[in-house]
Amino acid sequence: MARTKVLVIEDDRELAEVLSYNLRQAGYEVLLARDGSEGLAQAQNSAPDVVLLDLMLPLVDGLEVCRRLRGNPALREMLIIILTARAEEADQLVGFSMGADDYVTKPFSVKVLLERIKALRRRQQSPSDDSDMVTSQGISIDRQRHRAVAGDRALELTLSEFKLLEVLVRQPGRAFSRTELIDAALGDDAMVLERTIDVHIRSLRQKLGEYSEMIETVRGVGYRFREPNFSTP
Amino acid sequence: MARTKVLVIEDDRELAEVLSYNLRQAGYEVLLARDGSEGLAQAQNSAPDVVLLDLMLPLVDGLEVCRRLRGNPALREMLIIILTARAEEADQLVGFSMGADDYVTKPFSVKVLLERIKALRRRQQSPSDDSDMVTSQGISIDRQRHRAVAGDRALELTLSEFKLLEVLVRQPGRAFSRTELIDAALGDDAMVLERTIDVHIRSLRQKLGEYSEMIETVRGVGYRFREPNFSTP
DNA sequence: AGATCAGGTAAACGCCGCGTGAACATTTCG
DNA sequence: CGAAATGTTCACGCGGCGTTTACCTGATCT
Repeated sequence: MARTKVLVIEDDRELAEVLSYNLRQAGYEVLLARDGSEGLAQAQNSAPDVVLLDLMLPLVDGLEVCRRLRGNPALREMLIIILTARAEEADQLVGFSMGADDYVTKPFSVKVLLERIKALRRRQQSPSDDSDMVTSQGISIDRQRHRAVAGDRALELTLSEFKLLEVLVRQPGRAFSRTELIDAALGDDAMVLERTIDVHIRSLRQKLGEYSEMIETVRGVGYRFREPNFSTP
Repeated sequence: MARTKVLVIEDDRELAEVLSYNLRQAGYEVLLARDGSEGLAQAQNSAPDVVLLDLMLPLVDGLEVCRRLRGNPALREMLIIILTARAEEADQLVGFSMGADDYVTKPFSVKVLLERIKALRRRQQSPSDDSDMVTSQGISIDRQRHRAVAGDRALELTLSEFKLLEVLVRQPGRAFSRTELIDAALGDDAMVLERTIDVHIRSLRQKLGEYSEMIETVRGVGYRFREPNFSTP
């Protein structure tokens, strides 16, 4: 997956610096905006994954920013975390009703903030994430570059193998019937015997090497990509 | 979707009452547990969507509860919100690292808590989340992943065993004749002796281990999955 | 208590699903 | 056009799964 992009909308220069530094340290890509309208523009331009939003902003109020962001369908998936000095309960309620995902009152610990981001992000990762990169269990697939990697080794896959692996990795744990795999990977109109899938799976497993066990056989059903936290002795 | 189920694990009787009342008012279905082990048991039995978890609990510590809940593959979608009197930063960090989704310090406003739940739930709803999972009495079945779990242990079932268990768990308390089970689980056209079901039931019970009693024999009729709140001494 | 019947248990066996290697067909590319 | 790579089909063998069979255990009724 590409690096997580965080947009910080904060007019307090010093706080912005602190946040920016710590976020970068934590491996995030950071964008800064000093007021509401700049923040809205940046958000639309660069589609960040997370927005840290101060409520007291010049030009455009923070809540208004929040509302406008949520109103943009293209930014639906974005996380919005409100930062504010006001601990009033009423403010929090308004914030949430505007579609904020979290509400943190100043002063706050940067570490805790980072953990909150992480917790929210973990939730956010949905199977139908149709971004161009998919990673699971040490295997990643880059649709744009048409590249697949197992561990630190690049895989040389044929087109069918690539598509097949992609379908499986996109939804780890989900079991696919051979017919589903044919439709999804080779095209709905591919008139092909089901056993064809077996053969592709076979060559895939060969090329996966030590990662071959990541593709599990579900007897009587089809195949499945191994999902985390499942012990299969 | 069915109503959202919230499990409150809290030993303070009064607070539990307040939460319960407000949650019900807000349209949630509420379950209560007064200590950690009861909480774990309830969670496994009824697979709630959200868990409100006090940290200071008798018998089993809240953090331990959190860790165990996250370790259960059948409960991965569940939201965990920690409630605590301790506002220490270190606690929060530990909480998040245990997989909690949010961390709320007492005293807190119930309204704000409700909004937090709503915000998290909104995030949680993934578009392609039609994984029809069924859970009852600590046994859950995931048709999409083709996986079954008893308590916190994954079951390795054959296809017939899986289908059979699914039929039973889908309607706890309902008694099925052997013929019905053959039709429903093995296909209407399966020409098979009724005793075949007995054999599958047997291996199922073996694999279920301590949960074997969940499949009840109805003499002269067939089999039945145990129904909640029916004490059979 | 004994007869009778329903369900539990263990083992035997045949078939089917899957893996595998190779042959055949198709596309790509020099 | 020929060669190499890719995709598909076929044939075979193994192992596991489902079914049957036979026998045992325990419940129910008179």
